[in-house]
Parts: sequence; C-alpha cells; structure tokens
Amino acid sequence: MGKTRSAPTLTDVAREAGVSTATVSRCLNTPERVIESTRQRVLQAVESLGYTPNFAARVMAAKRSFTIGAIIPTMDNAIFARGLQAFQDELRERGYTLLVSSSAYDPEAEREQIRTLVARGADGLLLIGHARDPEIYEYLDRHQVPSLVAWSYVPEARRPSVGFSNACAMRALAESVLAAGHRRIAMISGLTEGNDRALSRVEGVRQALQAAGLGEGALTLIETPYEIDKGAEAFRQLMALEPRPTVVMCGNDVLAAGALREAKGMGIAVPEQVSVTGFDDIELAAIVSPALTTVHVPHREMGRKAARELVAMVEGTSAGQPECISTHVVTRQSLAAPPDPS
Amino acid sequence: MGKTRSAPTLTDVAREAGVSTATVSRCLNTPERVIESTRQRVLQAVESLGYTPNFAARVMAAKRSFTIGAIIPTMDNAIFARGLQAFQDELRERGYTLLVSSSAYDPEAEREQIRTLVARGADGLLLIGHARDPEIYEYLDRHQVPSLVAWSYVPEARRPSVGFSNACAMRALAESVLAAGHRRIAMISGLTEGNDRALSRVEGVRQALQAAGLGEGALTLIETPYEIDKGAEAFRQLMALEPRPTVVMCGNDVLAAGALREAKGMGIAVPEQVSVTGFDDIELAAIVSPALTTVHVPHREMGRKAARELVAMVEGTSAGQPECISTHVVTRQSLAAPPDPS
DNA sequence: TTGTAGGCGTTATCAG
DNA sequence: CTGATAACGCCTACAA
Repeated sequence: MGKTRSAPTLTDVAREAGVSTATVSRCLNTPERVIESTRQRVLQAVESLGYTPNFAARVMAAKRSFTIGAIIPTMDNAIFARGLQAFQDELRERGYTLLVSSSAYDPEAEREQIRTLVARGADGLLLIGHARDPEIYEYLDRHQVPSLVAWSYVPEARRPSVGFSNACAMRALAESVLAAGHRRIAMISGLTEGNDRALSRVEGVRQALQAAGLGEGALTLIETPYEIDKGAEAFRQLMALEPRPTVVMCGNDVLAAGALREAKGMGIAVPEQVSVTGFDDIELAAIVSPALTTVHVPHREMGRKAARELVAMVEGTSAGQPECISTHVVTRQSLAAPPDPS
Repeated sequence: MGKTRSAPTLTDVAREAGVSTATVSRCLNTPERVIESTRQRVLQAVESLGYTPNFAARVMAAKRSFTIGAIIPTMDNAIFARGLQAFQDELRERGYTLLVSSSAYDPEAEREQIRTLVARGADGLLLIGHARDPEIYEYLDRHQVPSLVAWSYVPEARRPSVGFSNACAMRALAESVLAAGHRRIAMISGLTEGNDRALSRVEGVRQALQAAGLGEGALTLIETPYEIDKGAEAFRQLMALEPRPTVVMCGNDVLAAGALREAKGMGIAVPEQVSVTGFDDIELAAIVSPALTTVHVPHREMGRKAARELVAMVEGTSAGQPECISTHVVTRQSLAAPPDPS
C-alpha cells in the first residue's frame, strides 16, 4: 500500500508466475512453444501486473521492430490522408505499426525524419516520390532498411515504386482538355524543384500539347506551393493575361479549389468563361462548385499495395517489385468547351 | 572494398576517433563538457562513418526519448491536421519529435495505440477529448507518462486540458441561429458515444434552445459518423421531415459540406430554403458554396499551447495547467433568416 | 577532461 | 518444454 509501483518488467512477471524470463518472453512471442499450463499462469501474471513489453528493449534484442515509417510531404490537406490510412490498415493486418512524419515539402526536414525513423528501428520506409539526394539512399542501404516509393511510378528508378505515372495521368487529362476545344492553356503547377510528381505532371501536359501539334507558346505555366491561397493567387495572375487562357489546369485539387474560389470572387463563371481542372480526386473535388474535372487516383488501392510490397521487402520475400496503379480522368462540371470568341 | 558494412555504433566512432565511448556520447549529448579539440575529432569520425545513434539503445539507457506521442481520431480529413502541425512545429523547436497514430474513432484501437506509444518510450502523450476508460489513465500513471487532453477544455476533469469549451462554442453558434429567427432546428451530430466533444456540442445547442424558452420539441437530432457522405445522408432524411426544419446545424464542417452537397443535389437552395452551419472552420468551410457559417477554432494556437504545456509537464516544470482557448462564430452565407412561411 | 564499468529490458542460443 | 546467460548500443555515475 502506498508504494509507488513503476512499470513492471519481464522479470517481475517471471517472478510472479514462478518461471524464468525466457519462458515469459516465449509466451508472448511464440506461445505455441510453451505448454498450456505454464502459459496460463504467465498470461495471468501479465494481466494482473498490467505488463507491457518495453519496446526499446525488444527492438534492441530482436533487431526488429515491426514498425514501418512513412514520410509524407504534408498532413495539412487530404492528398495523402486516404492513401496513408489504407497503408496503415494493411500494415496493421500484417502485424506492423505505422509511424508517420511530415516533411513540409522540405528536403532537409525529410532527410532528418528519415534518419530519425531509421534510428528508431523502422524495419522499412515509405517515401513519396523519387527525387532526393543519393546520399539518402546510401544511408538507407548502409542501415539495410528497405524503402519503397509511392505516389509515383518510375520502373527504371533506383528504388522500387508502387504508384502511378503522373505524366501519363496528366497527359490524359490534357487530352480531354484539348478535345473540349481549348487551345490557350494555362497550368498552375506545384513547385517542381525536388518534386518529381509535380514535374511529371507538367511534362504530361507538354506531351499532350506537342502531340496535338501545338507549340510551347500554347502553355502558360505558373509554379506555386500546393496551397489553396496560392492557387487563388496564381489564378488571379492568369486571368490578367491578354489574351486570357480558356482553361486553367491545376497541379492538384487543392490548387484548383483555390482557383475556383478566386474565380467566384472575381465574378468569373466556371466553366462558362474559363475551365478549371484538378488532380487527385480527393473528396474536395466533388464538393466544390462547379465540381472538378480531375484525375482520379485510387489512393486506397495504392496504399494497400504499397503496404503489401513493403512488408514483403522487409520480410525478404520480395526484392521490390514495382507496380503501376492506373488512374483515369473524371469528368465533372468544371471543364467545358471554351467560350465562343465572338 | 566489397565488405558489407553495417550500421556503425558508438564503439566504432570511439575507435575511429581514438577515444572512449563515453567521450563520444558526451560529444553528442553534452558537447560543452568536452574539450574543443577532441570534440572536433569525434564529430569528424561521426561524419565520416555516417553514424546515427541507435534510438532504442539510447532510450533504454537514458529512460528518456524526447518523443511525444499523439493519438488522433482520424487523419482522413483536415479537422486535426492544422492543430497537429502546429503542435509538431512547437515540439520540434523544443527538441522533441512527434509520433502520430490515428484511432479511427475506435476506443479499443486508441487503447492499443496508447500502449504502443508508451512502450515505445514516449515521454508524454497528447490525447483528444476526455472520454475514455479510467483504466487507461491508471496505465499512464503507472508508467508515469504525462498526458494532456486537447480539443476540449474541462478544467475539472481528471487530466489537464488545453482546448476550448465545445458546449459554449456551439451554444454561441446556436444563439446566432436563433437570432436569425430560426425555430425549427435540426442537428446532425457526430457520434456522441465515447466522444465528449460531440456530446458537448449537442449540449450547447440544447442550452441555447432552453435559454430561449424553446422546448425539446424544437430540436431534431441525428447522430452519424463524421463523414461527408453521412452528412449528406442525414441531410436528406431531415429534408423529408414534415414540417421541415429551417436550419441544419452540423457537428462539424465535414458533415456540413455533405449537407450542402446533398442540398445542391436535391435542388434545395441554401440559405434561401434552409440554412446550414458547421463547426471548426477548416479551409473547406470557406470554399464550399455557399460558404459556411461556422465556429472558428484557433487550431494553431491550441496546438502550440498544448505542445508548450505538455513539454513543461514532461520536464517537470508544470503539473498540467488547463488552458482555455477562445473560439468565435464566423458568419458566412450559409446562414440566413428562415424562409417566409407564406 | 576523459576513461571504466554497470545496467537498461528483451531476445536468442544453448544446455538441461 | 524450460532455464541460464550472453548479447544488443548507449548513458552515466564514479574514478582517475
């Protein structure tokens, strides 16, 4: 009574159950290797003491943490939320825990987070996109931590990836835009430096224009961070252009939402006066008005597949099999034919 | 050459630098306690070997991880994103790392995550809301892990909280609704079981009605998970009622966004035919049309203050000082006077 | 200022 | 099937 108990350890449980620590450990990790009666006794002791294994000790002894780390560029919007949730769900089913940190699109922060996660004993890492300092990959190699890239699919890259071709996806959308009759095209891209997804999306638009026989002059490009306000700001700039573009393709739905907001504020009708497109098809895309024509990315599927593949890599079952997830254009009200020039 | 190096340890660095492991450790943790020249040598060895301290070992030896854990109900929408980002920023400034898991609003999952985080050596925990099994608090006590509740302010609760009064905030909003002339009020609440924030919001509406001399009959209540589709569904049900409510107050902006979407789909004009309100004032609230009248919660401020307080608790500087963050009603287009009954 | 040595809580190897 | 016992990598008195 009155004695301050601190957290019980394996030793406490062993004493309570009248067995050795080894047996307790076995009861917890390989229950089938211990006889029913003793197991009962041990588990009861565990229960009554409220014992929880010390993770650090376990990691150190087992050299395995059943933990997967993920570094995503941002938690501020829903772009990564759905895919990550699926990733986590799948991991859990396989007995792994997910640790997430966000780098705020800062390569230096990402480097630090990677080190932190590795130091914490992560068995594997999920990274977003391929673009990063090679030194990071060497670091991961040295620590023998498998890593998988998602949200991007580049089969020839140094790391295996489970994702989609940002270029193809955006190209398909651009083709829809062209098919609708647009010829003066503007794009609000996310910052492309250190972001291969953003870069590929721009590339996709360029490819479509070129295939349609349009020159570089047909595209006006603005780069800005992936934020609603920035999208709004960029849209305003574009609308000041002469001649005004007839369509504004945005690097993602967040930028597009900003563009739509600004259009409304400026009294510009979408899609009657100007069309707008997004990318990702997050929930937001269907809620704004007009609803966004965008590229649908099967985030959940990607998340689940990435989890399965990464676990396989961690467990040595796979060397890292790249996988391409297919996307498709979702047509909604924000894209229509360009206004009659008359 | 060709030799597979595995991760270097303290010992490797010590050997490389020609000092003892203790000195290397000091260079990393208390650099001022080692002379300049040796420090140089050690840091150089650290650099050239690409050494990263093994976290598990460090935690075990120091019984301190400089890690704070947070369990949030969901990552699927932006409700917690902004506050958590601020929380993380503030922690980082103070030398702590944040580990996040989401419980998907499942108490059992939350319990497990808490244990996981504690077992991982979290120095402190951020929890959302007060409602949970007392056993969990005992567990935290036993492990001597300080915890702080956020997104809710209940000074008399067992745990210190940094947050706002959900009841007062919602009551203020309900008063605005009443002031606009509404008398047939519906509410789409989040699930209240195990969610004190949701419950308090309902309570806030009830208080306002009562203060206005309205009976229980004036309020129609539906509870549903915090998802856009659920909000839409609930809205549809409410619109089938006879007489139809003139305003639908939603438990948060996500539900409200769903309601607005459904209204549009049903051809019901907001706010002309029915008003809608939200809660939280996430970015979404200003983007949907009509823009949402809602309760603004200063998420960033709350996150930063929570971080400061929790760190103080961890470092023994504070016993846990509850703090109330003030909210205010933001008036936008979605709330107007009820339609003329004529 | 620096080195020595013990211990943190588990797992894993190897006997018994 | 169960029990000693040696790691695991680092921190921290304590001693020099």
